[in-house]
Amino acid sequence: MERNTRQRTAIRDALESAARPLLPQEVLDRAKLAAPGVSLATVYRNLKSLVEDGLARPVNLPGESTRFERTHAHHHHHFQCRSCQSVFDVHECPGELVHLAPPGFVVQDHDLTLYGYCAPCAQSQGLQAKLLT
Amino acid sequence: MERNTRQRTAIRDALESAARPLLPQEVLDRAKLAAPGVSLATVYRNLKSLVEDGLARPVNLPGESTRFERTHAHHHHHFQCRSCQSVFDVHECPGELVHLAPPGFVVQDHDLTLYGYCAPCAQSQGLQAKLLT
DNA sequence: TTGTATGCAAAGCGTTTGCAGTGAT
DNA sequence: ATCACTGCAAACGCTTTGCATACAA
Repeated sequence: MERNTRQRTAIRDALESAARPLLPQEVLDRAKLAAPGVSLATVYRNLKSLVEDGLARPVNLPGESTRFERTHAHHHHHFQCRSCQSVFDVHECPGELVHLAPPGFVVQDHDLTLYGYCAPCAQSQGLQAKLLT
Repeated sequence: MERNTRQRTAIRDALESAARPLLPQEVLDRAKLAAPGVSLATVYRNLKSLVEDGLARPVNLPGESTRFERTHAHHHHHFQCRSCQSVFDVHECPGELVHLAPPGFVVQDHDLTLYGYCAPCAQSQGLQAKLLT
């Protein structure tokens, strides 16, 4: 049976209260506020069990280490800012991706990551919303 | 100045003759055929310089370690088979992704990865080309 | 009391780097 | 003869795991 420890609660709350996917180290930093002394190993173990229970989801961005977010009901993607490195949710999806693969290939799923500048960074750098692909 | 060593040639040829992005270990395996004794460290060093020279490109799939492919002229994406784990090029692109991001965000670039079964694996497992997103 | 969860430290794994020796120019 | 390149092994950063202890049930 699963037990409700101070650490587990702190870790779950850290994900719950975050508006964006967190790195394990970020989860640790936040969990320490409620459970001082919690270890990184415990964070990893709990993230793993949260994922297994469907309460959290791993977010793998190309070339980055795995982040975690609380499970959202809907299909979505991510946007990473090239200035502040933060990751944001993107709720739209282009869809119709099945036809992109070569004939005979079975497409089940996809990951899409957008790169550029988030609104705050774009503004502070005086960037226009250039329309590149 | 850069020197043409047996190892460098073998590594470049390994990428050149591959039809898909290779893991560093796969590059090593192939390079060893032409340059026995070549080390993994040398593979990494040469991959790095090939990327700097624009002759190779890193391919980062979510949750996978970095693969490398010879530089293609055109924009493309990748498909990973859930059965054999191989990665294939997908030459189509949905485009029009700029509009997916929230207002104020500047979208410069994107990565798209499709998942499913490649034609050989789908056939050997009797899968139909189901039309899931 | 029982046994899961935890903290610590060590081990893994992929990648990078320091160093002395090798070899292309 | 230079000095960039190489192989080896150690170092690294992130993640996982073994083990004895702590604590929820």
